[in-house]
Amino acid sequence: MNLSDFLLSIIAFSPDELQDITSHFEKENIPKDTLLIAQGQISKKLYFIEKGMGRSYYLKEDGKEVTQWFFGVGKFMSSVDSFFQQSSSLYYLETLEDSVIYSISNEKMDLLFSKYHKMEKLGRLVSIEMLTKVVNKLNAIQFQTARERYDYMLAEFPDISYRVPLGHIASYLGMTQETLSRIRK
Amino acid sequence: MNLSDFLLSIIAFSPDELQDITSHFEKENIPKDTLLIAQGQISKKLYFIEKGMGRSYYLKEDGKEVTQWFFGVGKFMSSVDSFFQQSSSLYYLETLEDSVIYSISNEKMDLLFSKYHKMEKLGRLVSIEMLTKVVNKLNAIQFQTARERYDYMLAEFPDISYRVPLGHIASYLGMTQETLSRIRK
DNA sequence: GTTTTCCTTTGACCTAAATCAAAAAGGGAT
DNA sequence: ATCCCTTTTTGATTTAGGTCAAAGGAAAAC
Repeated sequence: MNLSDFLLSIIAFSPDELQDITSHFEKENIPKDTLLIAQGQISKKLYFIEKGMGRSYYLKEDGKEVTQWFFGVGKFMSSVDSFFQQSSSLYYLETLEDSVIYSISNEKMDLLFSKYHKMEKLGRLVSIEMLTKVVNKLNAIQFQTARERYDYMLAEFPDISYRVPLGHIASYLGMTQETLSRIRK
Repeated sequence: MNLSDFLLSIIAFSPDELQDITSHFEKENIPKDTLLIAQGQISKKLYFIEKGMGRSYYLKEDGKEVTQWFFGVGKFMSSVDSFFQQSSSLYYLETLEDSVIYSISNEKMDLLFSKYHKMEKLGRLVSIEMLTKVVNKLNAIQFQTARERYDYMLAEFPDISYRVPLGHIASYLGMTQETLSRIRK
């Protein structure tokens, strides 16, 4: 899914508006396993995934990675708090496959938000959608068993689940790789 | 904190705008333990808490309540997905104290979003703030021990934690009341 | 092809927190 | 003060899932 189609699927932008908005994004080919943001940095860019996939992860003191979110085709990818509040990121953000990505800076994004009421609305709608998804994950983690959490995962990220290493999925679901391996049988 | 002060703390509305916006809200006194939305209903209203507090909770099949969120003074309270996406609510929403609350319907809120670009921006900022808070809770639940989660709770809801029954807090933190009781010593 | 590296599975054991159950402590109402 | 009802604490036991360790498999590198 490309950027224009995605934007139009949410808000009825005019061709001119769409042209202006998309011109603020930069299209990039980013290879697999590229780090986009490191923990502690302030995220300068928001990414839209046209092709490929990414994940955000947290690095614990003991050196273990904990996947925080997966980002698939047709989604915005960022360290949300860092990008929108220009604060130091708690997470690393990386590509998991060779990807085609549209990126935009914080300044340009704010400019678009100010220029277009419709864009502001899009921002609100996308935020709410993300919010409900995070709440769903919270539910899964908070009051479901390991087995039920795996089912939630399959429903939320059907296409992603078989494309990434087991360990990434296990930590996303708040369990160990061993436990997930046993569950899958 | 009253509604006008809250709105002004986020966006510089003109006196006229502020007057128009707040006139769409209805001020109500709501007694303790009043149910505002039941599971399965579609949330018709968004609430702003001037005084008092509330919580949202999920009812499990075995009849146990699991607190999903606490809402304190100066915050918007709702079953987010239900209100903004007009879908059936997964949660109950109730007051935990006698409260003074401003409420607004979904239709009026949409009207304000359409009428004022600034209001749309406010909606986006509030959504993002909520999103980052939910992500913080997710972190606490996903990779912290019971003891650390309690500390997170004290930081996030300092004033609330000693005003509600232990069981509500325990379920909010994804642990049993017994465990929380043992931790507190 | 063979080797190296990474990823997944399996096994044995351990531990944090859940469950079950009952006692203790508060807090209103009368 | 006493009684009733709700909330919190304490104790004994169980369990889901974690940890540690090693063996298979699969895919990339040589």
